[in-house]
Amino acid sequence: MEYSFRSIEQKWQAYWNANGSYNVSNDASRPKFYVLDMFPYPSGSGLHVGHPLGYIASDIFSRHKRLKGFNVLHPMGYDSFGLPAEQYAIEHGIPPAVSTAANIRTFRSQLDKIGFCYDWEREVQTSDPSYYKWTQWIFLQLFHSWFNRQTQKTEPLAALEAIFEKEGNQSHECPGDRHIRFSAAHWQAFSHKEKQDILMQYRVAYCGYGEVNWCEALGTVLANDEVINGVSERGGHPVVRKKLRQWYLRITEYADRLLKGLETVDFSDSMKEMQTNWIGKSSGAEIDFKLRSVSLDRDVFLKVYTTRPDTIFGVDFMVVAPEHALVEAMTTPDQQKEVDEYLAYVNSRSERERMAEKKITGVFTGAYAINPFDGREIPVWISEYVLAGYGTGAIMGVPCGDERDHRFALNFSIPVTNIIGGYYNGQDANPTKDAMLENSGFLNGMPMREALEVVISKIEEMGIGQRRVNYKMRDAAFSRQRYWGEPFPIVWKDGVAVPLSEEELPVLLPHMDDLRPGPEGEGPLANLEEWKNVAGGTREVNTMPGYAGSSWYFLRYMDPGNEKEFCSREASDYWNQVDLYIGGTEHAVGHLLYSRMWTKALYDLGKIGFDEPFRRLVNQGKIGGDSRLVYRIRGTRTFVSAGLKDQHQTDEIHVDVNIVNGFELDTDAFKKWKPDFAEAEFILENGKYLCGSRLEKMSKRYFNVVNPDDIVEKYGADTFRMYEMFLGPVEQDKPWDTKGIEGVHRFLKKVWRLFVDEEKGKLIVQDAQPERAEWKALYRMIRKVDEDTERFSFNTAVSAFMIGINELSDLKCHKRSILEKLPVVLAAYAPHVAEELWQLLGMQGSVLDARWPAVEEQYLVETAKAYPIAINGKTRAEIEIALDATQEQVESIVLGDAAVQKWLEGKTPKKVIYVKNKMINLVV
RNA sequence: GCGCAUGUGGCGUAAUUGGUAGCCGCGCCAGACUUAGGAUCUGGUGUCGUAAGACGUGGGGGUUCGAGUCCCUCCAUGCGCACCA
Repeated sequence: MEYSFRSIEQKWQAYWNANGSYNVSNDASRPKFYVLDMFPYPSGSGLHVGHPLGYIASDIFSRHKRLKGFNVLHPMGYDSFGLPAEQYAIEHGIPPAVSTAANIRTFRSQLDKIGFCYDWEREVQTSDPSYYKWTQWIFLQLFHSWFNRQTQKTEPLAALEAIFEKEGNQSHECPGDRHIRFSAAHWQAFSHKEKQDILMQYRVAYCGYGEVNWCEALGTVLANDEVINGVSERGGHPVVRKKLRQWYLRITEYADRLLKGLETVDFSDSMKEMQTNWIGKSSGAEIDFKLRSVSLDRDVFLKVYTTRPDTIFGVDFMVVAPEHALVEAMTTPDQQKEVDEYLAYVNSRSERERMAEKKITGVFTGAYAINPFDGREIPVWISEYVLAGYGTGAIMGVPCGDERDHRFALNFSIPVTNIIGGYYNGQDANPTKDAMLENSGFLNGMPMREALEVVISKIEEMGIGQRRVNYKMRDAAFSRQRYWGEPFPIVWKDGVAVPLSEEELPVLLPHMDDLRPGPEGEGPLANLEEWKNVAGGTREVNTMPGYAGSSWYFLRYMDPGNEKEFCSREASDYWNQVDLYIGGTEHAVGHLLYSRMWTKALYDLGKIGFDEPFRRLVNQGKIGGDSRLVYRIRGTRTFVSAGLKDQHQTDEIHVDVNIVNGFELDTDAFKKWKPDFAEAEFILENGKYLCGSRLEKMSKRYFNVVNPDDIVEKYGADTFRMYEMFLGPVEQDKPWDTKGIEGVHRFLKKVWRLFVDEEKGKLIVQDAQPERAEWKALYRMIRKVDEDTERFSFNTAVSAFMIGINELSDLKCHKRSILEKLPVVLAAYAPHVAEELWQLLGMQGSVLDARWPAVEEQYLVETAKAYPIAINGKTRAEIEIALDATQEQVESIVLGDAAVQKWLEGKTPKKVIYVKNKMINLVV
């Protein structure tokens, strides 16, 4: 009766399934714990061994909490809308709904083999109408809301309309366009359409024209976080700026809330840092400079944004973005030709080129700005390094204090004014805030930090500017010109977006066979006239982006079958925040920010009772692939072993890791691998063909993908689970190496042999009373596993298991009172074998319903310790001394010791340092 | 360039607070049992040295009775941001 993991695992997976062992109820009488994995996008390639790392960690944690008496919610689902399924449909003619369903089946079967404790009755799929009905519903809540800056809260739009009736918008600046100002009388006089257009500028979910990231190859708009270095995150296609009518989420209004909320959650520093950077809050001032140009016949002011108003006397030039509104008006006739040429040059360059080569370019407009404090005339330049979309699209150039400004001044021979004295060396700009100002008029001799405030007050007093906070974050583009996403619950009537009522939801995504884009940059739905045209208007033909469904899925798990609400308040009050969220860092600024914003909006509107969704976030590391390489001598079909490759000119070829044992290539398998290699010949070293290796992403194209199914088949799910944990800290990136798995597998066999005599094929459980050493080994293990699991140190917990089982094996312990605690302790890590052992011991029911064993402290108390005795910090001896010994007792014992005396060579120690339970150090 | 991590045996790693560096596992070496071993078990395994011992946590410096752990500095790797005024 050996450890036959295959039949054991099948048996218990069937049992759990049949008994609904993992179904959890909203049982408010028990303390809850909510453990969530970032749900996967069901891609066509299925899972590789890297994907389950976080799932295993969360599964262990869930099971652990369950054993500790918590009612644990641990659900799983699929983020099943998205671009790849649509691309796949276009390329292979398989409808997204069909390929997605097939992919989900693959995922499910892979997940099931690993023995996760998901409550599948709560599964959600974002592409399911019963789910996206509520995504559309939340969209409507956001559409019907505005963000009140005074209360810093999302509020119903109806309240804003009432305010407009009474007092216009004087106390609520328009977030869409701050130049929109109107009185109550104006408001009352506006037409329906005019009112709707203004309200649109306030809505949290709004439609507007804006520069968007347009990806021609994908035929759609992308959010900022979906664009990496000027190309699309998916597919790496070029992305250009384009002005289009788009839906947006007014996430910028939530910037401060999102920043503050970070203080209340337990995310890693780097995660918080990434979000903080993305939000990019900076505070400074906007300052108006009067312009002087022969082209201007009236007073025109150039508004710049600066974080350093204290350096205003150091301004030697102004720079505006090429797209700046004043460029045309202020350019003087004699500079016109040069400016036109420069603008043409800028237009010819893609976003990518602009970012890739950081050349210093620019052109003088011929206009001057007047420094309001000393009347200096400052030349106004145009340069592409100033971005139209940030601040005011215009900056004041202070070369002595800003590196880019300094390079610009040098490049165009603009004289540099030094306002920071010795802090500026004439070579490099110095962005210090510590200097005392010089050459700075009324600020002379003032520390910069102080001047900052003084200047802001002064310009506000003079009415030429004001304090201003800016964010790098832009409003999030919320529409996609795609098919495979949630349709908007919006019908356009006479240019007004009319929301559907809740009764009309869901707006079903119609079936389409041909997913070609529609006319004028519209999505495929635009081609479906019979769907698009409704009484009195046309449906919105864009669909929502991938992050729509994932922004609230954690709420749906709490109340998945609810047909009347997205989630009942009762359910969300009980389950509350996600206590532990495990997922990758790639969602740092996308999904996490959006779901945090949605949570805040729903909270403000009273739909849920908490305003941060995730109490604690743990980022699992990525498991990389360990690729294997072979070397073909150029122009031949001869392959040379890695150690000899330098003697030839070779080309490196990735080889399937599954036909390599360690580094040794299975040459026969290699010949059969691809027809190209059937005639391969080999130059061996020591009779073997050795491959090279490289750590890189686990990916099909490197042939280094390891499928968890294969590992589970060979070693079992319990081994696989423990091995993934044993690999190292969960948060760390690491390469996959199948070899080490043997050790964990041996460990489980060793556990098995504590219970079962494999030769005789029977249980060897004895009823005798355990010795103290046996209890001690057991309880030490239990305590360590408990502590380590609680602090997500799963690798050391596995190690603690090994130590404990090694000790019990060495003690030949087969005693029932010890053994009956083992399955419980093991249940979170190796749930299948734990169930089997539990049953072998004759226990009733499932080990899942057992309770974590209490540690009996009496077996862990020590009375003495073998102290290391160091002399001048070097360990020289070891003496067993009672733990309650006093300093005097210790000194006399130690000084009386022969070995110590030998090392002291007759000298008397100046000092005896005795740290209880740690060590003893003699200073000579 | 800026920010955040991380550097420990041949390899993955351990050392919750400054207190015996190298736990656990892989690999390797030797042995046992075997017709056989890619099974199992036992012992060994940081480096140098026959030994006593010395050295040893990326390099250099410092604080301390004592540093992998704290401080300074440099180097390397990974990740994030990157004309954000």
